[in-house]
Amino acid sequence: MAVPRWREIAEDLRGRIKDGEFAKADPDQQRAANQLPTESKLQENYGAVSRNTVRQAIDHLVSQRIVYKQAGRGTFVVEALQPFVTNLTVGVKTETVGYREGAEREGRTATTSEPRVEIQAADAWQAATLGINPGESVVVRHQRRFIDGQPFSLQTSFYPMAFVQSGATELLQVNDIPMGAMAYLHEKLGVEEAGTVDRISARSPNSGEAEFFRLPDSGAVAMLVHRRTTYDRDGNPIRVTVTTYPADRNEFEYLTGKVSSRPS
Amino acid sequence: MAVPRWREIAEDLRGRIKDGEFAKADPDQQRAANQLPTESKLQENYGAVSRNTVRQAIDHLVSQRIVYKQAGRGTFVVEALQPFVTNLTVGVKTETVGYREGAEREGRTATTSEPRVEIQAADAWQAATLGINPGESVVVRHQRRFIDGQPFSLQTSFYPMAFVQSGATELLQVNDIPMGAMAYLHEKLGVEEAGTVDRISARSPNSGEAEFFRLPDSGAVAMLVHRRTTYDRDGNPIRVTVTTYPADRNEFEYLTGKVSSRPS
DNA sequence: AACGATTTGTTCGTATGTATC
DNA sequence: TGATACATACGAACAAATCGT
Repeated sequence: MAVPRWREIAEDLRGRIKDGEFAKADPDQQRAANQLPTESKLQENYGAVSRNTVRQAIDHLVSQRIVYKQAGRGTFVVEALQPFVTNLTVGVKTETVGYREGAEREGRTATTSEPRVEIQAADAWQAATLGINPGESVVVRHQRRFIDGQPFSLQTSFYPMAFVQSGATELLQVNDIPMGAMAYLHEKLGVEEAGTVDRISARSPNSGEAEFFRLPDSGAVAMLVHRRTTYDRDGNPIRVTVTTYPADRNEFEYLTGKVSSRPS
Repeated sequence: MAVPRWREIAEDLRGRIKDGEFAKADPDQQRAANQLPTESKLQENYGAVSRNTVRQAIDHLVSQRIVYKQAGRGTFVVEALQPFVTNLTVGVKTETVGYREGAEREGRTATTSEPRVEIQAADAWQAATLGINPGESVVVRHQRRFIDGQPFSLQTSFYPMAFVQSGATELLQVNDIPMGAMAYLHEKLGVEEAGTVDRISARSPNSGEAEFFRLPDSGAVAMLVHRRTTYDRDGNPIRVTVTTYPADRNEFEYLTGKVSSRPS
């Protein structure tokens, strides 16, 4: 038993899926378009194997986002989603405005929840990235973003509390800052954005993300994580923004030089 | 049975792991550092539940990269890897040189395999991104990259065959182009890089990637995918490069303005 | 090098619950 | 409401990997 039976079955099914065997409906077999045979049919199909073994094979394909299952309905091939491309190039527009315009350019409607504003004691990571001491106060602004009513991304921004104490009290307002937070800080305090550092990573969704984005809890869909730290002319951090996107329907884009965005 | 037993067990274990219960060795229980109790111990622990139920709970944690299992040894908590940060900012250095210097800055050694060079008929995607017709020839250069001997990334570059026909025959050489391919094309043909478009996405590893990076085939580790298209002054594509990295130990970085890379 | 103990992996069978149509 | 299909759960046996003796 060098290679387990469930793996043989999984590989065979993967091949049959790739060959498009389940792409179209099959009225003879009472199979809807895109649907795999039922577990009991597969049991016969693969020589009176146990149902548990078939299920293990299918679960393997589920974990790789090749198929998904729905209790009472059946097992279906995952259809690739048209990715929404977020342009992260630092440029004329603030990132929030850019996100809205990017959506509208494709004829979609972007909305955001009212921000949830909190004051937190900085943990080690917040302190290190904001250049303050752990335990100092941090303004946390959290927003949920939607496109065409569908959950799109979760964004959390961190500002040192010192800005509020210096008079930038709008940071605590529980609604959008229309001109953008950076423009507001510039106007109010003369704080000027001089550069940014972006970090991009991917990880499994946490439970809050899985719920908001309605992701399967199997961990099959990863989250893309975009962290942007904005610095002033003296190299001091002004803000840290962390935005998470489900990786099955999102891509990031950066432009350099004289180019325009292209399909890919 | 609103919430299944295996999920209760999985959640409980997740909490115990987070609380560090298994962080240190426990000689009384013959448990190595980082190791979870054995399946049979957990069976007793959770009230004479079936071993299969315990296994389902653990498999759930495996799919979320919280633990990993090794046959004959046990189940262990995943330790976060120190991420290697790849700076993708388009700047003075070519990307290949930047990768090498980034590694050396951290006292690590970067190596690459000899390139595998192929001529392929362009598929739909290659044709679209390179601005040629499907079926036309494409030069494909593929390299495996290592850091300290560990597999680090897989890179594949695509060039229109027209460059070779115009005299840039080095593109077909089965070894590195020391000055960098872009500099070579500039010197040989006067082709000049005027801009780039980067796309970043994440997906499950394919079988080749899983083997090369020695990833668990459970799909728990995602791949970060970086696609860079380089354009000349007329907006024509010169090259498309696709590089994949395992997401559990890699991050990307983009710098803008006057900043320097910082820990994060 | 061989063996036995331990631990996870594979596979079977069976019964019952829950979701969908 | 019944039929269908996936989900949960139990029990059991043997295989294969690992490790210490």
